[in-house]
Amino acid sequence: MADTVTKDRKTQITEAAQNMFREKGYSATSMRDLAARIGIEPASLYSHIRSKEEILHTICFRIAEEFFKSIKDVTTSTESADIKLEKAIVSHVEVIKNNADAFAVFYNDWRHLSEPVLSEFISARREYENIFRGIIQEGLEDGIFKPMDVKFTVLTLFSSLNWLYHWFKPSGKMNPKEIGGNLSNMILYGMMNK
Amino acid sequence: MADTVTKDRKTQITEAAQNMFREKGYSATSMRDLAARIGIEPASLYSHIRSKEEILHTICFRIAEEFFKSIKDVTTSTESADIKLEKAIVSHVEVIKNNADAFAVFYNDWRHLSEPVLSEFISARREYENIFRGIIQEGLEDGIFKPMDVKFTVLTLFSSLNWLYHWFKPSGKMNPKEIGGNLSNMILYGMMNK
DNA sequence: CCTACCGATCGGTAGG
DNA sequence: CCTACCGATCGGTAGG
Repeated sequence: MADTVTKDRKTQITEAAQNMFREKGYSATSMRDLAARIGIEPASLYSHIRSKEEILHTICFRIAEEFFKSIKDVTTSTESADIKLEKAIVSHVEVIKNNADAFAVFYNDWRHLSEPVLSEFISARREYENIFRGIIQEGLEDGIFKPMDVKFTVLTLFSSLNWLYHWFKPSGKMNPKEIGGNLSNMILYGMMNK
Repeated sequence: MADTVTKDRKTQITEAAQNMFREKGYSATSMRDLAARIGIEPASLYSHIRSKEEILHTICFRIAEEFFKSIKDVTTSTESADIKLEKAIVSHVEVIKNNADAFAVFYNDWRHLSEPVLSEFISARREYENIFRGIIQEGLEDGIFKPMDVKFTVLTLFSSLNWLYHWFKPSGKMNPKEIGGNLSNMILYGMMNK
């Protein structure tokens, strides 16, 4: 019981931070706010974390990792590009759904990371985007997709996926498979040759 | 010459703020940073503005106004829903293109507005979104668009429009009509019946 | 538009 | 995990 019910302090700090950063933004959330939410003194936070930015770092890179993990099956698959793309979209939506608060922080506050971590973050994100670029490129070469600008399309695709965190409430029972399916349908229809 | 070359201080402050808020976010930009950029003492800012939030207020509501102005022709038009939607999209993209910095602030930092202005902002935004909802609803009833969830579709639509500010550089000569056309093509193709 | 300055709050440390 | 506290910085005002 202890293990599942009593979260360790560090987890507790991170989860409270995810929620507060999402609500007010990283810069506008103070360590005092955060400590108060947890019910300890501000200075006590530093027994568990090194700095405010470390929390942001933890959140951003954990989500990045989730994205890579979730898309792994797709990258090794040999299916056609449209099927792969749909699967990649559903995976992406699933990560957002399962980490709505953390994703919001990842999405909105990553720029408050400082170097060298910032560059690391940016290149991880680019790497992830490249997986999608690759799928689209492949579909283009196979003639499955109409001619289009890949970079532009990928960014449009992500932008229509990434707002979804507004939609998912922790209590919500919306189905990522359904939403991802609808979304990729809406997108693929405009992208499929015929 | 004086009128066009020498901007009054208030304009200068607002423009510098748009750029800095966009770059670092509203909360992370200090009035001292802002004053330094302009080359005056921090206290001197207050001869021209009442508060930091007033600047944010000015930016956000000016952009809101631009959006309403730009879509006016569309709302009074009697064309079919798909044509109206495309025009609305192009107008929207045009506003973003002509106000990239200010739009970024409008889009990312509106939540730092405080009441009662915050509620006013939210309802203005809803009103604008309702114009798009209306067009889609109409196209739905006319059978031009496939059956779909209007609210979901409008949000997806906006999300794929609103990331465009990352794209537009002040020096850039990208054509909003082209981009808006492409985008609405990509979207409409998935939305048109057949 | 400046000098001088306010009280509040910031992230964080020392030392226990 | 707390008390006590640091220097830095915040938005903003008084008064000229």
